[in-house]
Amino acid sequence: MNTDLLFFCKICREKSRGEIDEVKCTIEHTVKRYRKGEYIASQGDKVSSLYMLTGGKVKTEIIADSGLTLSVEEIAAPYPLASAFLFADNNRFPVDVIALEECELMLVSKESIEKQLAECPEFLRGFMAFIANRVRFLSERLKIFSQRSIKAKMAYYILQREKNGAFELGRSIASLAEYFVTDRPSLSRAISEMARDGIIEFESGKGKILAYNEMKELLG
Amino acid sequence: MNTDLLFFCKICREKSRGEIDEVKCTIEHTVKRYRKGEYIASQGDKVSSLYMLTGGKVKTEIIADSGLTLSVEEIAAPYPLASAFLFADNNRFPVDVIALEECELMLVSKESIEKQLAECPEFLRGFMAFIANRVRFLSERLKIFSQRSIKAKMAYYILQREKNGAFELGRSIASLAEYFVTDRPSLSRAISEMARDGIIEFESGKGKILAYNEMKELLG
DNA sequence: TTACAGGTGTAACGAATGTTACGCCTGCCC
DNA sequence: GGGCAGGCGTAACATTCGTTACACCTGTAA
Repeated sequence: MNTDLLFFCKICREKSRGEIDEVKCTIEHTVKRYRKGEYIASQGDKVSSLYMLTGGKVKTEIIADSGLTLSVEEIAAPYPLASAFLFADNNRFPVDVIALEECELMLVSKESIEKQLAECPEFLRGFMAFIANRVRFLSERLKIFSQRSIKAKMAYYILQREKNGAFELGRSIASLAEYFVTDRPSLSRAISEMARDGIIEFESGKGKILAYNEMKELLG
Repeated sequence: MNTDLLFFCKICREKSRGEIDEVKCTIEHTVKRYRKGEYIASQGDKVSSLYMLTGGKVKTEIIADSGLTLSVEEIAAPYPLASAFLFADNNRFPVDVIALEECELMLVSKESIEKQLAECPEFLRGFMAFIANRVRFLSERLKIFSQRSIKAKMAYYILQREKNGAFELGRSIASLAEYFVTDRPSLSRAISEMARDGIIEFESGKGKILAYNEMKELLG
């Protein structure tokens, strides 16, 4: 039994290998290995097992019929691939999954996962927490995107973390620009203009809100 | 036992009330009613129960410390409120929830939900499917947004549904513009320009891809 | 027929953003 | 000190987008 695989189960993660043997968190699974460049899954493949990446790194790509690559994302172990899709109505991989290096995958059938969810409360909580946190992350991201202009995104971001009129970015301007899917100079300019217009005060990561009303007008 | 409440359990949804009484999908719950304008939950409240909206309509609002409303969304029964947050690490309401009319809520404790998930396989599948579908929807939305320009969004959207070089929008240009969070004339112009430049052919909802390479250059 | 609503194409202008290039600081290493 | 990399501000110009306004078409109801 590979303890690395028990990604979802806090009890299993926090106990020693010896202790785990006494816990009933045992999951039927098979292990597969892939070499660099191999396809682990292809877009459209049915997801009938949980694909737990337990070693190595993979990239995901969306390929249209025409063969154009649309987008790429890297995922490192340990991480479950397409864990949400296992239970979705359209349970197919939305992307191609390709090994970037020697990889180890743990495959667990949907039935085994359901069994484990029913039998091990900690596994259930771990699994639910993982998906729930993903929903939370995606929702938050989407709310930012639904603000059209950079200043609106910025205003939204600030208002979410203000405390008595003061706020901290909590990250560099460069990374915030990336978070907004814009460019650093554009964000920098937006902040400068908000400061010039007396809406905020800002210096080295910290700031204050000076004009709530104008802040409000920036939002969608 | 209110059958409307068994949103997540297909067995319960598909059987008659008489049959359901024989099924073991019984969930401990309490019912609450709210009048128009009442707060059902406030931002920051701990989510320790599932809030199943079983009657009426609510709106959700994000309010910053300063009191500015950030965004609004309407939800109609039957629908679970913040179902993902129940299991998230930061299990707090991200928004205020306000009754838009006479509302009925079914509250089920996290413990009861966990018990039900463990005991009733159909409930487990239904609950997981709901959250999984939400992840899928949000992911898809986010991929569109991560394409910067309107043409890039359009190219992405087309490539996702092309078949042998042909595609159908599947919806009106106006609604697609809304989906992209842009304006109708802007999208209309983008499509016109793509056609003018010989990248696609398009008329009344259907089209063909003429230049794959230029299509590729539009993507992020 | 007329009137009207809904969906669409298009033009024109101003506003917002992308892009590139440059300079300033700070901290770190040699 | 000198050199260098990273994070940042800023300017200037090109591109894209938002906005408004208008015209056209279709189907439908009066």
